[in-house]
This record gives sequence, structure tokens and C-alpha cells, in this order.
Amino acid sequence: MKIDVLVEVNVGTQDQTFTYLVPSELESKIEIGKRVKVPFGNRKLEGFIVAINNQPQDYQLKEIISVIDEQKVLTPEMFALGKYMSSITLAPLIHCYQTMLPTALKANRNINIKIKTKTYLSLNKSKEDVLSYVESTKSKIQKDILNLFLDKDLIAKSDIIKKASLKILIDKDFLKEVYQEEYRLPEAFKNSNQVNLTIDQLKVIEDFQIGIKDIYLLYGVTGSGKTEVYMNIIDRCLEEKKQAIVLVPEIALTMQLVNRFQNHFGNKVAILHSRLSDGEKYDEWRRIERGEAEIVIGPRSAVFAPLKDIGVIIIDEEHENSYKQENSPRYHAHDIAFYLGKKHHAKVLLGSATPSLESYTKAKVGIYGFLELKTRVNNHQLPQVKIVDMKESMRQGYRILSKELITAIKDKLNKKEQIMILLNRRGYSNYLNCQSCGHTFKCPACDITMTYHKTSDMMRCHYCGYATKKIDVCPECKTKSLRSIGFGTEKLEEELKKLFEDAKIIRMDLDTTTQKGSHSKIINAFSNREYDILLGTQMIAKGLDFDNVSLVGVINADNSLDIPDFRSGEKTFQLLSQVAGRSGRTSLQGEVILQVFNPDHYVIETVKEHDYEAFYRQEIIMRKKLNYPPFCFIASIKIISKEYEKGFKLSKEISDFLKKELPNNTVLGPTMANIFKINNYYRYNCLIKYKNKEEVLETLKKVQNHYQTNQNFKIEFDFNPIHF
DNA sequence: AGCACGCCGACT
DNA sequence: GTCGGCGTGCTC
Repeated sequence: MKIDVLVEVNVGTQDQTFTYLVPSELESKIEIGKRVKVPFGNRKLEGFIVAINNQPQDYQLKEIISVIDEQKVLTPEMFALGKYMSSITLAPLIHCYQTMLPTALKANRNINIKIKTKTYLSLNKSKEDVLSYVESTKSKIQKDILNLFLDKDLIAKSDIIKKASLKILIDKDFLKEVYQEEYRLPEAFKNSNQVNLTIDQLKVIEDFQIGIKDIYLLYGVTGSGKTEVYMNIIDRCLEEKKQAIVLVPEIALTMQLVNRFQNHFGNKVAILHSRLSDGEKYDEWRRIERGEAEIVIGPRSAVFAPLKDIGVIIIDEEHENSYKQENSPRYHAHDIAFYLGKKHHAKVLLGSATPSLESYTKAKVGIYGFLELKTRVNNHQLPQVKIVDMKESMRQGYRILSKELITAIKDKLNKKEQIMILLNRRGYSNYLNCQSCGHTFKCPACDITMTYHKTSDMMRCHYCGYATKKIDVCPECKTKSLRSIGFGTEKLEEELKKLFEDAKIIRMDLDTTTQKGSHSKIINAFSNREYDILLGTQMIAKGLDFDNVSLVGVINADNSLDIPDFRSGEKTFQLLSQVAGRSGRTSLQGEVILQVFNPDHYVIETVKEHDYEAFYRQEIIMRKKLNYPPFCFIASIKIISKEYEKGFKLSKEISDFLKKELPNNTVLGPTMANIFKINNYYRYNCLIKYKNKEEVLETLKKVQNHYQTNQNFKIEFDFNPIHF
């Protein structure tokens, strides 16, 4: 018998399998989808059996070492999904299969996660035999032990303390050991919280149920009760004996949603928390596989949960970037959800208060069904948003915190209400910014902030490659205030401590949350009102509900508009709307103060009015004019080379080829990638703006097959990239 | 990813 | 002459 095995090695030809002989004693164990251990060169690797091969081979075959699994880890459905994923991302098949599986089931070396078992005892002889022994024996302890089994079939071995007598009973065959699987995680308990739905929520649920679309967008303002809608839809789904997947951006930031699901559904929920150990994740996976858990909550990878009959897939905060994987396979959870939805005849529900432009557009034109929750539950008002012009403030000498914000903080401190301050530190790339008027340099063709390259002293657009010499004088206000650095959270903390000596202040950013659990520690402490002011970066913006927060201040709120990304406006609107939603979640009237340099920018104006619709109308004009998504798709081709010259030459070659093959599409570049040099590799970038997916996939496949990647040279494809 | 193979410079 | 530098290519 011969089998084809897929192993994880960088072979020149993508998805190449290797053929092995199966020794006759292992033949009965062979099944497509199981893992085997094989010799490979002079190493031992694990791989998936993908086919039984009967073709004659003209080279010497090696024998497999062993079959790892009792049961196949890849089902036919998973093979199909993996192939689909590979076809839309151009990632190697092996990467796709590996990401679909929990660590315990991946084809890894040296990782051995087993099913955890617990030892129980049960009677091994008839009750009559046992009773007669109980009568006859003199041992009181043995009698006591056996008596326990008269009204109980199984008793945990650890519950019996008298080990010596127990051993005698086992040796005499009165008792036998029984092993049962034990889950590493404790069971969750139902805490039945009856939800009362508002008329709006009922209407949305009704429309979703009777609707005929495959995909729905639920647009609901922050605090409008999307979670109740999800839970009700899932209740109905369970009644039909079907299962549900709920995707969330990041479990740590969504604990409130998770807790409510656990209270409502108890141990029917499996939570694929990224902080779970591999063993715990494996247990959750098995609970799902066995049908013990019918609802799966987790980040993007939870979309691969092994449910048999999916009734609904919900993607909460659908606009979040974390649904896109940023390494191979660069898949988007939306695409996998849509694929599964089709396979299972299940509807997909996308929820957000600030939908992505793509999703909102699709809903508007009727590709997705459109559902809307317009008001907050219990009629809580959306917070008042005040805009402070920092150009004015700086003239008055308030450089970091404006007079308005200082006054507001004082007021809230007096009232013993809590305050959150967000400093949206500038993006990852280096751009020039006028410190006195806020001016930035944009590419005339792409409307993208230009990146400053120190080595060449030039400013470049990394979409199209346009470059100009760096200048020293701001063309707007004619001062020499061009600088690329603002200030960070540390400086802000210092300033706050100086101004409010009596206030208790805590900072949350990358520096203070590196330790495991420190994130939730800070959140809990703030939630328990141990601190008055919480300051931090974006991470304080998402998913957190604090009842007592009545003021949110944002420093440099419009800073992220300058990130060199065509989505910077969208991302800024989403972030600011989200932080604004943190204020006044209960009966307290919330207040939000945004410190900005461009008070007239439409993003700032529409955030102030909580008007997504108005933001959308403005943003879509820009997208249309410059031909960005949703009016096209974008694919990025990254050429990574050890040599500067060779890298550029190859990039040019590829870009010329693409221009020739795809005359009806826009091919931009090659340009130097945003982060041009990463550990001695030069990175070039080409972009394709396209409408027809098939044509582009075909062409890029040709590129992929033509260039043999090696140590010095690599090509990466990214469809709908987040970073460029 | 490893690891052997193989073709050029420095050395006992 | 030989040892060993790491560029190139193969692994069923």
C-alpha cells in the first residue's frame, strides 16, 4: 500500500505531496485525514494522509514510521474548506489545514496533547458475589468500601482514601478501574437571566428570521442591545436542533458579552479563548465535536469549530481588523463564514455600530439584508461630544490638555465620577506633521499621507511611489514647526499627575499590559472604582462598559487621520465612535471631549453628531473618486529580497508582467513597502485594484509558479490587505 | 526548515 | 595539499 502525505516543508512547488510505503501491519490503520509520522531527508516529520496512491513510482519509496491518530482529524468537509481557503488566499494547502485545527491536532513535531482521563472504580463481580464477600470478610474497611457501590455504579478513585484495602479489592477482582475522559475546564453554570426584548429588537429578530437573504448586516448604535438580539436568534436556532457560531474580535475585550452568553446558555457554550492552554482548547474542540457544546464563541479561528449542523453564524463588531489573519493563510473570517453559511444553509449576521464601508454598501444595495437598531435601550442618551480646536488651545498655552478638558476633569472628580482619557498614539510609520497647524503632506494622486524615508530624505507615497524632497517650512502656516513626533501616554500621565495631585490615575498601554492578566487586573481595579482616571491607548476603547464613567477625553483625536492608509478616515470614525460610546452607559449623562487640529474635518464633525450615515455619504464620495474599495478590490504583492537592487529588478519585472496581463485593472508600484527593511530583507510592494477576482487569481498564480522562492527572495500575496 | 553537496580562499 | 566558508538545491 502507498499513500500520499502532505507535510509542512517549503518545497518549491506548492502543495506537493510525498509518497510513502505502508508496512502491512499498519495498513488497517490507514485512513485519509489521519496524521502519520514519516522520515523526511534525515528528519522525522508529521503529515496528513491526503490520498491512497496506486500509481507506480520510479524512485525508491520510504516507509512511514507510524500512524498517529485513531480517528481522522481532517474530514472531507475540512479538506474541501482548506482547498477553498487556499484558492482564495494563494496560501499553501498545508498552512490552511494547519490553521483549521487546534494545536493538539496539527501536524507538529514534539507536541503531544492527550485526552485527559480520570480513574473511576466499578464493581467487577455480580452483586450476589459481592454481598456474600461482605458477609464473610472480617475487614471493616473493605466492607465499607464495597457498600459504597451498592447504590452507585461509579466512584472516583481519588474519593477513596484507604488505598491499601482498595488495592486488595482490585487484586481480588471485586473492583476494576475505569477510565473516563475529563475536561480540563470546569463546567459553566446557567444563571438564567431572562431577557426582555424591546419592540425594536423584536422587529429586527423577526425580519432576520423571515428574510430570504444569506447575509444580514445589523447596524445598531452602541448600547442598542445587539447582544440580546444575538441570544434570541441563537435560542431559536437551538430549538431547531442546530448550532451557532459567534465570532468576536478578541475575547479579552469582549468578556462582558461572553459572561452574558454563559449565564444564558450555561455549558452549551464553548469559549475558544486565546488564553486557554492547548489542552483546554483541545477539550473544548472535543466538546463541540461530540455535540455537547452547541454554541461556539471565539476569535476568527472559531469559525473552524467542528459543528455538524450550523444554524447561524454571527460576527460581532464585523468591521474589526482582527477578522483578517495577517500571516499565511491571509484569510478573512467573513469569507469563511459566508462559505460555511452556504454549505450549511445557515444565515450569517454581521453586527456593528460602525460597519465597514464595504458591508454597509452591500447592505444598502441589497446584497446583504439590512437590519437596524436606532435607539439605545432604556432610552439612555448618546453622550454629548465637544470638539476642542487645539490650534486655538496651543495659542493660549495649553499644549497637552486643553482648558476645556481640565475643567471637565475637575468637575467629574468633584462628583466622584470616573474619567477615561485616550491618547491615540500615531501610527507605525514615520510621517511629517506640523506641530503648530497640524498640516500633513498627502500624495496628490492617492490622498494618502506620505511616508518620510530618512535614508533618502524624501517623502514617498507607498501606494503609487510618488516622491518629493523633504522641506523644512510648513507650506500652510510658513513656520518651521515640521516634526514627526508628538507625545505618548507616559508624558500624558506625568501631566495629569501634575495637574490633579489628589486623583488616582492608572495607565493602560502596551508597556503596562505585557504581563499575563495585567490587562484584566487594570480593568477590574478601575471598574471597582479604585482609580479616578484611566488613561491609555486604543485598547481602552473597545468593548468595555464602566457604569461610572461620565467623561471621555481624547487627545490628538484626529491624529490617526494621517496614517497612510485609505481607510484612515473610516478607522478614525470607528475608534472615536467607540470611545464615545464608553461614556454614559447608564443613567449618567455622558460627556466626550475630542481635542483636534482639524475641527472641520468631516470625520470629526460626524463623530460629534453620532451620524454614521453622514460620515458614510462623505467617505463614499472619496472612495468613488479615487477608486478604492468598495468600488474595487485590492491585492498586494510583496516582494521580499535580501538584495536591494535585485529586489527592485524583480519587483519591476512582476509589476510589468501584471500590467501586461491585467490591462483592465490598475496596477500600482513597485514601491518601497511601508516598513522598507526588516531584518536585512528589503520589501517592495505592488498593488492591484481590480473588479474581477478570477482573472487576478489566475494571473497571480502564474507569478507564483514562475518564481522559485528561496532564502534570498520571497513573494507574498495579500488580498484585501490591512497593512500595506 | 535542515542538511548535504560542492566550489573557492587561508593554513599546518 | 587540506580544512572549512556558506551559496544552492533536495527532501517520497
